[in-house]
Amino acid sequence: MIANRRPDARLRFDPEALGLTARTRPFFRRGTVAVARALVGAWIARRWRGCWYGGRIVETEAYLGPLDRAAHSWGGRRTPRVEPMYGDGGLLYVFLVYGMHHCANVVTRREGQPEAVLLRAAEGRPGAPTRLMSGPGKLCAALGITAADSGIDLLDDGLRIFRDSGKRPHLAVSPRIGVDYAGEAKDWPLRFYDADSAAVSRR
DNA sequence: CACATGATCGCCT
DNA sequence: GGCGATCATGTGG
Repeated sequence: MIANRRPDARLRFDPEALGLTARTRPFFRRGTVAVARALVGAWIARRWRGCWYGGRIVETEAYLGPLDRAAHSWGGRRTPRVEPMYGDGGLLYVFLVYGMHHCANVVTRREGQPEAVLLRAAEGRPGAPTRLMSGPGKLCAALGITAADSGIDLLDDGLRIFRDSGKRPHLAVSPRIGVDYAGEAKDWPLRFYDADSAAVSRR
């Protein structure tokens, strides 16, 4: 179960009223780049005291495992912190950066294939502050996600990914943010975002 | 607008 | 012991 930390009240919404449907295991087990692209325009939502809170994802990054120097699982590194990345697709991997911010990732592929998608930004419904979730740390803070939630199952534990069959995002691609230390991997085009959204980070 | 800096701590070497 | 998948704030042009 997700830790009992309060999400921002301004992110409350009703997935059913929007016609959203929850994603299931096969979605997450696909290739990491495919999942990263498909997550732009999808919704991340958290259940808290019987209500749903969340927003539409507008920015993601793919992290490709042992061969990807920017990934925590680079070179096959396997420590307690990274363990959820080695689990089945659909798990959540959360870590603490810079001693104060959390980053949430959706684990992809299968057990033993440590790849994931970083959720970098989302936008709430009209009325919510535009930039409330315009960055990975801000997204976690707004939804009340912390490292205590690392390893939970997105199919099962009160945090979910929903498909939105509405308008498709205007997908754009770029290198990933903040991985200058990663050698040649720093230039790989693994960041995906909705070019029409005002909630994308680094604007 | 473009940098520059401080906060703060778990993780890995 | 060094540093990071960040963010807010401050400076100067």
